[in-house]
Amino acid sequence: MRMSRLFSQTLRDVPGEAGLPSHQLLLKAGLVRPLSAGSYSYLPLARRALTKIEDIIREEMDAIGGQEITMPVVHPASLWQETGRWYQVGPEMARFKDRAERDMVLGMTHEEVIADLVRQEVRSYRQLPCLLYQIQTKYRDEPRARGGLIRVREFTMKDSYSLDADWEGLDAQYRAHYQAYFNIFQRCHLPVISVRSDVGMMGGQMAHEYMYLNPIGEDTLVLCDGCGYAANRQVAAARLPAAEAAPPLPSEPVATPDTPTIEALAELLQVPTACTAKAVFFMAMIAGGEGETDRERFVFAVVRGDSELNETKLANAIGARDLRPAREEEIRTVGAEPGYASPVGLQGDDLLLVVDELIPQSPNLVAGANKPGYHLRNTNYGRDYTASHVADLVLARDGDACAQCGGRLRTSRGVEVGNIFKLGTRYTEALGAVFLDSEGSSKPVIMGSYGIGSGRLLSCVIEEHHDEGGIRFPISVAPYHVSCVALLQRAPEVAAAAEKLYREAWSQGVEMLLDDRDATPGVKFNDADLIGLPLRLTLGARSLRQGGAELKPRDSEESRIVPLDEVVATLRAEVDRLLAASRTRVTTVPYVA
RNA sequence: CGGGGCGUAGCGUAGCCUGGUAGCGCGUCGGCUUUGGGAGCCGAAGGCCCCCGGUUCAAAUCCGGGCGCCCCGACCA
Repeated sequence: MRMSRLFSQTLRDVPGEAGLPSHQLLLKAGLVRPLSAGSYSYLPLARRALTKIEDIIREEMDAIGGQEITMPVVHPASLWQETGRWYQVGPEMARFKDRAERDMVLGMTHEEVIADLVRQEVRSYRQLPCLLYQIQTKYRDEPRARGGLIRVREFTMKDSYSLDADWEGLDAQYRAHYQAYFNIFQRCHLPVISVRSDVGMMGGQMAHEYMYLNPIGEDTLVLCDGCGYAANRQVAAARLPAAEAAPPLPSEPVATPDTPTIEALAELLQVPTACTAKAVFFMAMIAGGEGETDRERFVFAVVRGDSELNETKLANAIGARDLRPAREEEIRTVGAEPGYASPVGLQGDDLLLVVDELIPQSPNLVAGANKPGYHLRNTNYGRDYTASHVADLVLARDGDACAQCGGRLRTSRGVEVGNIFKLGTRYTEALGAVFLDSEGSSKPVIMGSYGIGSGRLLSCVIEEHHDEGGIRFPISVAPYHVSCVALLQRAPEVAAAAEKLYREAWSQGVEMLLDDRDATPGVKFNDADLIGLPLRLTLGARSLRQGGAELKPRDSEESRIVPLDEVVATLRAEVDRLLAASRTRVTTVPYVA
């Protein structure tokens, strides 16, 4: 491509809306342009980079047996009604009616369509295992788009779906993805870690997320340097100090004026916060079964005073699809007193009492008395009250002890660039996607689903690889291999030489972006740095006098003069060297369940 | 959906408080000069000052409503 013809224009000033470096550079270097909040047009440079990324993804998917397909973006609502997600998923799914007034959805993921394909195509265990994937547009009506391409409404995703006859097969395909994803990110020069994650609306048994560690990330991760434990904070486990065993003492009320917080209470009574019970209240939407309507229930959750509640864990423990903080009047209707609430003596049919697993092991806790200004000493789980659910509800915090090894946990922020889910039979059972096994009995196909957002991956690569001057594209992702800065002025022979090199380069597979514009050297050098191709070739009167063209890598200050008749061979060798080095980045990563 | 900020030429912005001629820089177009790190001079084009309504002799400016964008939070396969 000749820059005089390139549709993208670089900007001198960055639009004020851009905050993150990657967002600024995507705009400034002319890779993307916004259409509205969270939707972008990808201009030629971005399109080429995305194609490189997608081709890497294709290679790795094909290498584990994937077959590429394309499924529709618009789905009939009936399919989503069959699996129930029509009712479970909130407004992030875009819905509309077609001309016949039929409900339709814009696909935000494709489990339903895959399961529908499976029920049409798969008859026998002989057709399994199978792996299908597509690279295609997804639409999610995000409540808040942000960060340029980090979080958008419309995006391109590689989504793959594994189909198996048995759980061992699912495990094998899951593990294959686990490594293939590392290969993909490594080949894109993006450092990532895998963490255990919540299954969220996907359902299923197990999930990992691939995280690019960076403060711009929207997820908080909990990491242990001691044993390598890594989890999204939504599911992370921590080991809190066990309570000392003690015989249960008789419970007694105690006057505790002005102590609506655990800290004030512990201070007044001179007890550690670990000897208190903390109550938190929610209204939970519990999804109804088929034909049933959803039911809103009051949730009274209890954690030890020295811990914080993890809402994701709570929602999972009770099977809630939505949690919101309860209002004061709702708290009072179950007989509880905000600030002095007690799990002892609650009433109400729709009440769910949920306690953290440390509560039954912690004797003689101070809890509220459901009376303003009073608490109860020596409440004991089992004697004074029992819960409908006992589960780990604790939010892991920086500095807590690792549940696996006791080491010190630390937290870090990360951007989720990929995820893998063991789905099981949730969708195939709902849609009747069954096969006949070797004994002739009918069984639902076992599924996994696996996603990578290519646009988010591109912006993370730029976030990771840039400097004050602009982007520093890794060779594997770069839209072109080399920028040729042709300083045409005062040297007619430069134009001719540049044109000849340009043709030869492309004939040898060297992707050259030729800056043939009528612009000053400063403009051309700055744009070359901004766009950030891995190699820069400068051709001007000065370099010709020195015997050829100047070759300089984007990430180095070292340059050298290459004779004109060796330039293309040198570029070809240099590109091959960089590509080879890029491939050696791929290493096997131990699977951590 | 809560909190905050911002909408003025393609981009960056001044003017708004205290109502009265829309201004600057960059970019764009033409001309001459210049040419290895965002050149100089001369000339030109380009504005529903986000929209609707109100106050006023007069609104970019004040008031009300709406929309859009950004940031923080809630949310997020």
